[in-house]
Amino acid sequence: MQFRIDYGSGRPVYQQIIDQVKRDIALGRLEKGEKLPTVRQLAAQIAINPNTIVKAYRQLEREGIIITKAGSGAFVSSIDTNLTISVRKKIIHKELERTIVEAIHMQITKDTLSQWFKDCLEKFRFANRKG
Amino acid sequence: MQFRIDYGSGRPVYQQIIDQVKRDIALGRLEKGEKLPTVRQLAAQIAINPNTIVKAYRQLEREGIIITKAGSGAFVSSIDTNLTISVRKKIIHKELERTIVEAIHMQITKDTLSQWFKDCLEKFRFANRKG
Amino acid sequence: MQFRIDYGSGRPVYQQIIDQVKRDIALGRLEKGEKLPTVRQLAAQIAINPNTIVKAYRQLEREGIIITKAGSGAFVSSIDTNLTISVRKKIIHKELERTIVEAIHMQITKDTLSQWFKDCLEKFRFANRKG
Amino acid sequence: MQFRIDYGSGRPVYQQIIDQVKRDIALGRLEKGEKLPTVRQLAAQIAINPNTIVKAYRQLEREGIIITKAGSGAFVSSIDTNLTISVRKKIIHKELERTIVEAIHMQITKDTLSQWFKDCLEKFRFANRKG
DNA sequence: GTGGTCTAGACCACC
DNA sequence: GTGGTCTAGACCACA
Repeated sequence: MQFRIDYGSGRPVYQQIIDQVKRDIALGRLEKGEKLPTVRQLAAQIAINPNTIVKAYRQLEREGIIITKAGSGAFVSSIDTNLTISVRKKIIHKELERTIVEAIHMQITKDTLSQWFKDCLEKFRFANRKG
Repeated sequence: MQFRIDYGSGRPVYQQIIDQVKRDIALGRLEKGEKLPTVRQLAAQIAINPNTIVKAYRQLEREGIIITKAGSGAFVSSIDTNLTISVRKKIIHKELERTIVEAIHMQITKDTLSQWFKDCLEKFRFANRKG
Repeated sequence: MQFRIDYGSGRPVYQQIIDQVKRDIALGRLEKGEKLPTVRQLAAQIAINPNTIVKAYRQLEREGIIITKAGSGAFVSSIDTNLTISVRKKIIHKELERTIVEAIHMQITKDTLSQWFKDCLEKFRFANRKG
Repeated sequence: MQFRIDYGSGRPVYQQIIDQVKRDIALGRLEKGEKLPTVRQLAAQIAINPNTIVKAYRQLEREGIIITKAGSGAFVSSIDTNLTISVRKKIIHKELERTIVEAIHMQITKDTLSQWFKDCLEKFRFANRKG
């Protein structure tokens, strides 16, 4: 797995690690059961403090996205969520709206934005049906 | 203009003010040339320190979204951007991808997400064409 | 890095800090990746409030000139700009014109001014070509 | 004389008026002895507070650029300065340097900047010789 | 230890 | 009256 940290983004490093793990799973690059790099490996690879990796992995585990087994490492779990549909809708709507607002202030037209959204969708691997 | 601060969100107060001004403009609730509340008014209204408002207004001005005139107040500017189209595309793509990744981890189907996106789009007021 | 604040100039302190960082980079005294003094160090060194430094560094970061990493400090970024060439031309022309107007009112001849301009140019380190 | 105020520039209104009077003189649009608009006229024309005009005219008079005669108005004086050459050099150098630093951070090449400077010079009317 | 946010309150420039 | 700057000092997130 290849990690790239963008220090200019303002986004915390640990958050960027979480983002990338989630993204790779959504892209199908990381499959269920697959092993993640160890904390030490990853810390060496991207040259950051190991505590930062620990923080990222801990949060990924809290979200149910990975499972860490003492002594053997961290593994991708199956995608699941305990959030109600209304909560999920609220969260996603909020994010979509924020992006749309940004786009409007960048003078992007509705059509262009819709096209970009479609382009992005194509890249990811959705489940066919819930459950 | 009605402001609501969510102290539980973790998002800085000044950032929430920025978000809401941008959102109201994108919704068409705030028109070009319209006057924003004064720093002192707004600080009193939402019971926070005036400096926090100043910070929000300053950043909005730097982004070209409002114009502040010392002695008379802050006003909505016309929407404009200096960013090249490739930069804009990059930023928006990144945001869209992040939302899509979140949605996948919440087991939301492609169709549902597309529908939510359409629903959100309807609420906002896009420019027909740049120029 | 040596900072000098001129309290008689009327120019805000935070702005003078920004000016000096930009100037040192343009002079080649500060290289990409180099670490700036910490907020607290600099505040102590020039005997001003740390928040004033924070303000300066924040704006430098927004302009893409430095990158701040929470927990490790502020670093010189690579020079880059998102502005379109026409916007850049407009800004620089305006500044040049203002200086020329000043010079004329000071009865400086065209030749003298041209010479001064050349002299100034020599001091700075320009990129050879964009890209 | 045509005045245009840019409220988005951050430059104080009274300063912009000063800038424009000086610029028009340097361009040769305003000749020695020519009458400036009255305070009331100008205040009405650009829709601002008359006190702002008064402040601008007062500073122009202090700089010896205009002469106001009670009851008859303000007139362009002859260009003159009481600054020593070394002071003038210092002021202009500082302005030139600031512009060059900006240009470098905008990734403008030395050649382009030199060309822009020449282009600007052509627009103005310099005295042939001091004295 | 680093920078980031917010508060409380002073003083100043601008209109 | 308006916003802009600076100070002093608290608390928090990040690495």
